[in-house]
Amino acid sequence: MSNTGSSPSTVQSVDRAVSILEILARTGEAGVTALSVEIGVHKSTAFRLVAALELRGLVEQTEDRGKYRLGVGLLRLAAATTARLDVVQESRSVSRRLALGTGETVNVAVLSDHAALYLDQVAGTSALQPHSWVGQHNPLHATSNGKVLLSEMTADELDKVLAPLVAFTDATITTKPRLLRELEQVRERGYAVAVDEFELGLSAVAAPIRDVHGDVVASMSVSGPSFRLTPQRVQAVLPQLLSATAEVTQRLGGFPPGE
Amino acid sequence: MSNTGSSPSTVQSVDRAVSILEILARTGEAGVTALSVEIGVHKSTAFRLVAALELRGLVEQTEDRGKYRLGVGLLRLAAATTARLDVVQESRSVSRRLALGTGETVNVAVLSDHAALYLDQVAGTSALQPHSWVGQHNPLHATSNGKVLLSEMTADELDKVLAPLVAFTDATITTKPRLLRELEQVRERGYAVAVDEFELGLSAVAAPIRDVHGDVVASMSVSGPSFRLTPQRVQAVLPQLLSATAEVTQRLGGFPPGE
DNA sequence: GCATAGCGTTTAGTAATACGCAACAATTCC
DNA sequence: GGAATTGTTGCGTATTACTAAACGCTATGC
Repeated sequence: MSNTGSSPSTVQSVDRAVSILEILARTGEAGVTALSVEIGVHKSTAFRLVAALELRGLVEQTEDRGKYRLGVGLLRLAAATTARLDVVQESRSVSRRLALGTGETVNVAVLSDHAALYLDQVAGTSALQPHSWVGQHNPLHATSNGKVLLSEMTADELDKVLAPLVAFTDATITTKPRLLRELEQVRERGYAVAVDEFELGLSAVAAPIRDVHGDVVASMSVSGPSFRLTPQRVQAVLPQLLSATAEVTQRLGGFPPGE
Repeated sequence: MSNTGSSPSTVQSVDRAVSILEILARTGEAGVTALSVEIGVHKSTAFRLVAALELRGLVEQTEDRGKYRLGVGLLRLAAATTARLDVVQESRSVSRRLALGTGETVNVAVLSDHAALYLDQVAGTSALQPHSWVGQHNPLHATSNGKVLLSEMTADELDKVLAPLVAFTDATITTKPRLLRELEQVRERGYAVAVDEFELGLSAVAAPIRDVHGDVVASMSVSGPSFRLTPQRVQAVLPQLLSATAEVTQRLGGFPPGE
């Protein structure tokens, strides 16, 4: 019994079974032999494990006497997981921490009907508080959250969701080419900035929240008065924001950052 | 060793671990004690099993010293499952475009175990989002997707896959002759509609996705609240849906439409 | 065309494994 | 405050799951 103390209490077979599931998730398909060498057990052991998983529908074999792959039983289990996963619920504690860390207001928005729908807001610690944006539909082309939500769309998709590029201030982006260039930058950098583009004196920086497919499902922003949220301040806030969105993404089942 | 030959080869701990996952999927949350009585083992055994699952992210506990629920690790496994399925891979971008174009929710389903298994979903752009159906097994006779999947079956095949025609609402088709007439219509028209047949207030229209042999391998649907997805609206959405299914069919190597 | 090598599968037999028991903290409910 | 929950942890045993070797089978080599 040379359990090297790394993890005192675990069930070996279950651990190995999960390893098999993860290998199948990574490779798509694998045979018993390949699985056995990867987890370092005998062929027959690997077979028993996949057989146990197969009986419960978590894996299935391509044909009789064939390789194995993940089964639809997993979908059923995952469905129960997604039912409870909610962007607002999972982001709330993270938003609060971010608001405390930066002192500024944090918002979470999703795409809805040609606009950015604000789902949640945590006020910053400073004296002048913005009114609540929750429930509001704000223009996609003039807000940092909106740009994030647009950033990974195809040209077709953009055409469908984009409302006319109304000017709210002199800084608002009102031409399609300029917007496309801006979205390109957002995609490259992984965040969007908006300074005085929707309201004079209001600045914000936003970053995407992704689901398990890697798709952008929501956007989280830090916003405040432009005199306080200067470009330098935005750069200082950015790491905290990106770490926050990464955490929410992970909670929603999305990839860990940097993949 | 009185294994009564019911299931000759399986790994007990793995089987129990899967049982735990299924219980959690069904109940949402459960404590170690409740789990132990349900699968008929000692508390400590159940604890070790969930601990093993927790180490791999398949379950997570609500707080320290709290109950357990399914974890996001399952989502990654499930995403890998669908990613390997050609239908999902080829349909995803098309679904997204359709969802944006119509503003309603798009689903892709296949036949699995006497039910319509929902493989993919893209939420519509409206504010009130439906819960995800992915992974769910829904009745064939009460959903538009189900009717499409049934539509080109022979009488023999129908007998094999049809579950009892349970009524979910007053509008549910519960007699075989009526269902057969409905399927005949679906075959003629090339699409299926379901209004309040599964859930009150829920409407959907679906069309088939075919493989290279011309067989129906999947179904794509547009669904939304009945007050919004009126019969006129369904007719308006239909061309987009049919164009979407035609495109996926073509990507899968199936015939172009109308051949 | 036969032999070989590889696959997934099945069978025995053993020892390591995971189980049940009981005691432990920490809540919660009387 | 105590009684009865809860989740958690050592401990010793025997049940369990592992290694090993043999089995059909397919495909590939010479």
